[in-house]
Amino acid sequence: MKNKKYILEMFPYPSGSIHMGHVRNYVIGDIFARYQKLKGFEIIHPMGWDAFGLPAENAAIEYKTHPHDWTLKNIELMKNQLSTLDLNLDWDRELATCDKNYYQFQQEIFIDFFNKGLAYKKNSLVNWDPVDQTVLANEQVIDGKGWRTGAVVEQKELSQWFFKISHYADELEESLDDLDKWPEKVKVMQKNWIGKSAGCEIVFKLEKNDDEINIFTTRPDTIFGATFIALSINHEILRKFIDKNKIESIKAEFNKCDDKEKIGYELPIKSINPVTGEKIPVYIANFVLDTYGQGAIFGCPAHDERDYDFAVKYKLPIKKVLDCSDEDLPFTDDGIMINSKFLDGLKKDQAIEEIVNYLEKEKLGNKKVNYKLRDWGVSRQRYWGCPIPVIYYEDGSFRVLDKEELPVELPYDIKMDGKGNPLLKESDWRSVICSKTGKKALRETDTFDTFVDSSWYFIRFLDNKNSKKPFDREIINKLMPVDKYIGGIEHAILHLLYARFFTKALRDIYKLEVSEPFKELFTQGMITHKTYKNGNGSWVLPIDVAIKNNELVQISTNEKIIEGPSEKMSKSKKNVVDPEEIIKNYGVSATRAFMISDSPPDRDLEWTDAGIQSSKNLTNRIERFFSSDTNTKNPTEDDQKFIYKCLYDMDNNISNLSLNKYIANIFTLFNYMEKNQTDIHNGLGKKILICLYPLFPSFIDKIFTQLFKDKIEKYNWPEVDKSFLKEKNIDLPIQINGKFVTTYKTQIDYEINDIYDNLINISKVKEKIKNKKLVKKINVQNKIINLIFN
RNA sequence: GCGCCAGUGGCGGAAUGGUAGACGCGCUGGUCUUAGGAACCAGUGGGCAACCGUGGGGGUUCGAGUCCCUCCUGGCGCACCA
Repeated sequence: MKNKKYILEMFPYPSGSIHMGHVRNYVIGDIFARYQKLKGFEIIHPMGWDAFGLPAENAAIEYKTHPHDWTLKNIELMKNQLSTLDLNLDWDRELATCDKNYYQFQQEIFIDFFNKGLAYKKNSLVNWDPVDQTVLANEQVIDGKGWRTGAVVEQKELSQWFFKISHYADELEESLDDLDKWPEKVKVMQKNWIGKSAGCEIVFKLEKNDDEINIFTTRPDTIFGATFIALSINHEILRKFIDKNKIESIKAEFNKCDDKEKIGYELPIKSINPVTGEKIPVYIANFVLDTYGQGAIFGCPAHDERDYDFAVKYKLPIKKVLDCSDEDLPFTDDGIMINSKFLDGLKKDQAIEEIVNYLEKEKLGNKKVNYKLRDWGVSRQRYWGCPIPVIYYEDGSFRVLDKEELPVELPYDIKMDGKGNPLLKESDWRSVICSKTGKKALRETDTFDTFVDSSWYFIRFLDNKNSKKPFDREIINKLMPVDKYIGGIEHAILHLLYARFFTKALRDIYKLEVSEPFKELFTQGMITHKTYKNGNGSWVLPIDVAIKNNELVQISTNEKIIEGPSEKMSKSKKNVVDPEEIIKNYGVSATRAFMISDSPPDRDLEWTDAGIQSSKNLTNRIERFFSSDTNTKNPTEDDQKFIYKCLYDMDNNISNLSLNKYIANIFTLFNYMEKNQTDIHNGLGKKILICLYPLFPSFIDKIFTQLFKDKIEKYNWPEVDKSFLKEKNIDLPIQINGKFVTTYKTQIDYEINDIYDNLINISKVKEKIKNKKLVKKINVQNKIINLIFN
């Protein structure tokens, strides 16, 4: 569709009530969508529910309800709340990820992924959140802690389902460059996360043994300076040289020591430097990451800080291969190679090229690109999620179900006792007879990470009623991508990376023409609020705080309140205001207006009483103006110019999402019209109302209907004739020697030589140029004149 | 440590390299009234002035908040990534 605009805000988790962050997100999107509609576009603006997830299970246990009932009730509640925000949403596209009509197709996609090798099962060390009792993806572990619970994540060896996001690592990183309408910041974060680095893999042989260790490096040029090898504690080859208990005790020692301290354990084996033939020691070292490269490094202490620290501590030889003085060690810059045979005299880049050629020729190594990004673990040991359509036979083998066997429905009758995954105990649901083999089998009890649900919802929106397949490719090709995606920066990596991966995978499986889901990304700022604490140090709700005798006091207890800094609104710090209350007290128009006042939408907005009050005053003024009978002056040409200029600015400001400036334009407009008592019972009045409509839809609609006995929806955004805005007379700024002195009234398109004599006779100018000679006249036509005197 | 972004009145913030501070909040004085979450009018960067002012210091330019270099401060992200 040529004229379509797919505008989308990140869909909410149905927690039961919307918060101010939602309000800001959806109001920004709504203003933009309504504006685009007035501009003549066909708008796709859907809304749905990210409805699977842990809070439903926790609530079910706490309140003795069922996750399904709890979630559906919340959806209803939140839908009602959203309806009070005057949002123009395509409710006929609504979907909830917990709905069988959604997740059965997710199961279908999984089957496709599996058949394409994009989904696989693997036994590996995974992140285990002991509080939520589930596995977490790498992206969900922040500083070693679970992203939701804050609990220290443990490493557990489990057999888990993975999506092969690494298959797209290269494309995910490269096509970031095409996303020119994404915030640079988000792209940088994704780039860092993917962590592409070009280098090579070198094979180190072990002495008296046929074993080999593969080592990835970006600095093969320093190979002649390699004086040891270090392995991660989880490296497989260790088991050959020391027993399991020893490994465990070393691991425990590693865990105990300070993060930055480097410690190692020397193995009873030597390795051979493949280019020098020297025997070098092999260590287990705590600073070697098992999740990067092959979990093994060669140490070149002279030219790497970490290796240097380690070598000093364990008195290992430090061999220079780049020319530098001893004081500069470790020397990590570019330089001239020494002690490196055929590399001597070369600079770093040349040396790398040479050595890689050599290694490849001698079959000692290969060029290799390495990524930090690892495959996405999607198994979750939780009930309230999309079941993974797999069965296990008694012999331990498994079969991914056929599409015809779908959906695997989540059973409703379960016991939520808070101990383990309830699906494990549902033997009726779990035990099946395989329809293909007739063998007894058990269902997979893990469910998908809920980020899987949100990785394709924007596609399903476009064909949400399709009961045969996930989507119709023709429709998707016509309507994707999302033209504008609006949401919080907190999803910079997780959701946005997964959604990009899914889009590419679906493209390859279903022959879609779209490679990137979100053409333009807008990350809105958070809403902050002052924090309050009482004498006990407990947080106090803003609504419970008042000013008495110039002091803040808690209303309920009359205690003194200590005001803290403004921080992101959060339930835990109680610095929240309830949208429902605000709308009740100030009305939806003022609430919408405040969401875009005071700060640009991509920056944080501080919630203040004065701020929302100011927005309320604005809506009062607008209402008063349109209902007053004293505004009767026919707009002059100057009036019209001024007003059209405001409308013109609004146009630009909304299209750039500079919505704080859009509000400023509205103030400027009404300041002017009130002063001039401009009559607006005419075409101009209609245009003004249309330009206010995206912000105040129902309020302006009412005024429009009353004033013009007409329907505002029939109209388009007014096009302003730019040539009409051009002023005939201007106040031209005059500078002497680059400094502003005065302005000079003149017609546009003046000839500088015609007005020059007048200029130098202005008294302020005359003063400045006394006893000086003209050097140069600089005229920027209709902008400024700068006269240089000496 | 590395990377990115930002620093402008009392505050939030405006300024395609061309009159810094639009607009709003707050504040000061005044008007009016069936005292309100009002409304209206005037003023509001500093300084009596000449002038001085966009974190500090350099530079480019006729002209710099804007571009370049450097330093300082704050925020965010990454952080033993071989």
